[in-house]
Amino acid sequence: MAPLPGWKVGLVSARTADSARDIPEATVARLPVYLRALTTLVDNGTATCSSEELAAAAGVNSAKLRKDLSYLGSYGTRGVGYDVDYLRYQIAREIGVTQDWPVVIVGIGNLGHALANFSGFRSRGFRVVALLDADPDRRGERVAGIDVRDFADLEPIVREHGVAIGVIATPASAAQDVADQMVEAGIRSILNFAPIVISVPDGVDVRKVDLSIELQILAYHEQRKQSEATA
Amino acid sequence: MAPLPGWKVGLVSARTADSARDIPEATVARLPVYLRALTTLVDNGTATCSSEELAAAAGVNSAKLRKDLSYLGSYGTRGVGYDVDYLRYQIAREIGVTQDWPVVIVGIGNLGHALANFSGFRSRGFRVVALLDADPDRRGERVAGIDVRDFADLEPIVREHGVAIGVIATPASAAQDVADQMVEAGIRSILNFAPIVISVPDGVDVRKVDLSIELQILAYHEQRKQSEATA
DNA sequence: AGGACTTTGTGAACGGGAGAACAAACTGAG
DNA sequence: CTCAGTTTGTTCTCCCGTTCACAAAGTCCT
Repeated sequence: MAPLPGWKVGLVSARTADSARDIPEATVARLPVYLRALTTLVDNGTATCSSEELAAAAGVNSAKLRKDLSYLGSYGTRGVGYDVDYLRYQIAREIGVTQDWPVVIVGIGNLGHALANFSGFRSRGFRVVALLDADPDRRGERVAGIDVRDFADLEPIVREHGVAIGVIATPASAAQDVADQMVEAGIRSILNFAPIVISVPDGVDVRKVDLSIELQILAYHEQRKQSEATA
Repeated sequence: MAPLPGWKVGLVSARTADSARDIPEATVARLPVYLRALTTLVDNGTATCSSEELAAAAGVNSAKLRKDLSYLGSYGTRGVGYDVDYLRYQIAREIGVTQDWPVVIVGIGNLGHALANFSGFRSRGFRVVALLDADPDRRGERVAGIDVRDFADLEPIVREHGVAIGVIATPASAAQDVADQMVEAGIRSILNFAPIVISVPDGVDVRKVDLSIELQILAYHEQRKQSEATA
């Protein structure tokens, strides 16, 4: 993930971080998708690709892809396409996954287990530095090679490792309290898997993943399909 | 979840299913959130609530909430607010969670385990009728009280239970094949947890949940916050 | 009954994102 | 060097979703 020799370093330094302002939120949400598609292409040994190919791999329109990439800068070559490895690095840098992000996971139930073992985090620069649970029975348990520790240890852990991102995988009843303490400890970005809306002060980002909501959206469309079929 | 006596059944029958056409996608995605907020209010013994209260519980603007609900019909009372139990039923019916949705989960790794044990599915009308895995070593294993069966059994299971929704929790390498076979077996709605874009024929809905993408979006904003702080 | 007050439902203005379409820029052959 | 072919970057238009603001419609108190 380090810049390779031969890359257009001049261009990189010409585009300093401050010129990367105001990338639309919709684009930011798609950049990780492009990143994954590019990684797949690299693994296949592909050196160059057109916006059409990359768009197909990412499941989007090629015009949209080009517009998204244009917010980052001009990293393609007209008449040729994009250098896969170079573009991948640029997107990774823009998102911030070239650096190491220490993460804590709170709530080591079924979901917490799955998250702790999820290899997709590690491979994208996210390092789980601690697993916390309020239940004393879980202490000492070892999950994914990490000891489960007391939730009360949150603050020193955050301070020691410089943790900026916290993951909530607790039941809904505990989520708000966990979020409050995370904020208190200095965490400013939270990924919430608990099925409840948590409120946080300004300046703290929360993203929510709700498994049952996705299924319900599918159910709605399925119901429509079925009622249309019978009509 | 059954209609209670005393509810405005007249209105319900006046608004037949076909009048519920073209609800905006953004609204559909929020209805499950409202449903959950209303369920919480019911559990607290709240009988009536204003759009302001419900919007706060759901984490949205009250004007947006009212407009969303207006797509379903006029279920509120001006000057008073909404009957919590009544509105909850109307939303549940609109989404389709008043009926029973049989679901199969394919891929019983860490995430499959967590999904199989996730109580939020069951409580919203989703019933896991089968767990499937291609790995013979997993056969006979019992997860959440359900035997893990051979992936080759997919088609008869779908036919027998009338399964319309499938969940993919396999590694990325297997996901496209699993999706193909699901479509072949008659499934028309797929929830995909594998980190890859799968392609399906027209008429099949796919929703994607990618845990690492959410973290990457947080990382982007966190990076911005940190670079602003040092500037 | 009447008037003050509350809250819904919706029309209208506004902003942002999606997609089409094209000019600019590069390659490569002759 | 020139010209045909290719692909990017960007402009323009359209559409969807959000938000404001207010009329309509109900409640409650006197």
